[in-house]
Amino acid sequence: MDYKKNGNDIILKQPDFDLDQTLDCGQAFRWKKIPTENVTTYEGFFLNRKLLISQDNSAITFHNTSEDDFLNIWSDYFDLNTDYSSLKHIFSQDETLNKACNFAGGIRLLKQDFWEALCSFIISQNNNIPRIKGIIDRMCSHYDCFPTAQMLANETVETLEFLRSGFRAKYIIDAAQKVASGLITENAIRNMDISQARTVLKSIKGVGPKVAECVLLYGLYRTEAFPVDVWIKRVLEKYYPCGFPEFASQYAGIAQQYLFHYIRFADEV
DNA sequence: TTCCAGGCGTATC
DNA sequence: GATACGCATGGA
Repeated sequence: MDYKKNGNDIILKQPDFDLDQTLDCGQAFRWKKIPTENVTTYEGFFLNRKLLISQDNSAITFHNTSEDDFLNIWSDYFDLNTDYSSLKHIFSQDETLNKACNFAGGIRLLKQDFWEALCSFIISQNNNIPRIKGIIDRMCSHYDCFPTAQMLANETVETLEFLRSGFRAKYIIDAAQKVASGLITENAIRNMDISQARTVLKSIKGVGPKVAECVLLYGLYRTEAFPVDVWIKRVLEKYYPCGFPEFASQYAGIAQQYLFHYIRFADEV
C-alpha cells in the first residue's frame, strides 16, 4: 500500500478509489459530505470511530488517524488490499459491466459491521436512500451512536416512533432481539455456507432475499452475494435476459455495485 | 393527487 | 411455487 504519515494524517495513493462513488452509492448510509473547496470531504463512522476523509486529484487523506488505526481498521473497511483493477479487468469481458466500470470505476466495497448492515438494510426495504439516511440519522443521534442490538432489544414499536420508520420498526426490534439473545450470532453465520447463512438471516422478520443478500455482501463480505433490488432487476431484464455471466459469479456482489450505480446515474442507460 | 423507493409478510390458489 | 395486495413515510 502506497501511504505515508503527514503529521496526524495518513496520505494514501490508491487507484480505483473515488470517495463520492464509494461513500454515496447506497451501500452505507452514515457518510456525510462536508462542503469544502477543491477537495471532496466526508465524515462518517465505523465501529463508533469517527473519520474525516478527503480526496483531491492526487491522494486521499485520512485526517487525525494513527498508523495503527489506518492499518488495522480503515484499510480493511475500505478493502484496500483487494486489487480492483484486476477485478474490473475480469468484468470487462462483458460489455455492460465494462461500461459500468468505466462509468464509475472508483467504487469499492465497504466491509461494514454486521449488525449495522443488518439493521440498515432492514430499514432500506421499500424505501429511498435519502429517507433511509434520515431514519438512521435519527437513530444514531437518539442513542448517540449506532445502537447495539442490546439497546434496541428492549424498545417497542411505540418507543421507536421517533424514528418514523413506519412498518419497519417491528422488524428492527425482532432483529435486535434475535441478535441480543444470542439466537443469531455473527460468528455462527460467518462459519456457514452461503445458503445456510441465507436461511438463518431470513428467519428474522423483515429479512427476505434482498436484505439477506445485502447483509451477506456488506456486513459479511461475501462477494458472491448478489442483491437484486428494483434497479438491478431492470439491469437484469434489459442486459442479462439469459442470466448473469458465470465468470463474474465469485465477485457478483462487487459487479452489482458498479451496475447499480450505472443504471441509476448514467444518462445513456 | 398519484406514484415510487436498495421488499417483505400474508393470504390464496 | 406463484401471484396479489397491503404496508408507513415523504419526496417528486
